[in-house]
Amino acid sequence: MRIATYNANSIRSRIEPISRWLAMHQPDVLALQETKVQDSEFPIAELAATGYKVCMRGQLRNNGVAILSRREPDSVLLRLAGDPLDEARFMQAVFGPVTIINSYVPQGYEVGSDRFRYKLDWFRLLREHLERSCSPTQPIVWVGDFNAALTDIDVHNPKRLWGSVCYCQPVKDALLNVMEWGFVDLFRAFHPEPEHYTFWDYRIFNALKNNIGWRLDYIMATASAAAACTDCRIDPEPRGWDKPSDHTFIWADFDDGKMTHSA
DNA sequence: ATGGTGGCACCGCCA
Repeated sequence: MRIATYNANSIRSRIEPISRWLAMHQPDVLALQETKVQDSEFPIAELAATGYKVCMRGQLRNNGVAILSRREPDSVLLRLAGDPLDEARFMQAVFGPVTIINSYVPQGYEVGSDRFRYKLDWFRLLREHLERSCSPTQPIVWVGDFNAALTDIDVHNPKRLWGSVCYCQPVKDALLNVMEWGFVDLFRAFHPEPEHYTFWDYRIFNALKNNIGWRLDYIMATASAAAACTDCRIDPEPRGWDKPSDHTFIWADFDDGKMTHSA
């Protein structure tokens, strides 16, 4: 099974690249973040030609998550318990033995701000949700835009960027705390070398061309899912697109036979 | 070099 993730930054403006990517890479599941559309305006008809099933939770203007999947999920959860703002940033879907968590972690605005505290709280609430409702022995794949870089090789200029809202000690600790519950960073497990990024800021001149990027999007897996993973990749595709995109696709392949619950 | 991009909404906010 192939599981992919992509921060769309408005799904309505990326129908074409998403459709093309689905046709080319044939994932079983594509998790999307920043769909930026209310459910009533979601472009179901425009995606119909892809043949993928859609489930989503959006809101006006910002945020919004969705899952496009080859077949309907067995069950879906759309809210992160305890989220004080109840923003559309979380989705959990079950496909047979595999549970997929799709998250759009708050960006945090500025270190020390209310929104920064919300970001740290969000990671903590996710950990609490996992402790309450999941087991690290299950095959769980946690994907999305985490708005967090983990180490120096996840950012283009670690000295200058350390201390910023997506790369600082509290955020690193908050993400590590969720990982310590039982997740492996699949991309890093397969690709230990530096200079692989998933996000290039629009506001930086020629960021994509010069690879001035960050690795903020992840596919994480519990031990049983990680053991079934055969590869995890970042797609360099947006370099070739007519229309710019600030994030790119990440995907992982799993051996279905090994994706079973291990006690 | 004190700017710059992009998307959605509204007459600014967020990334």
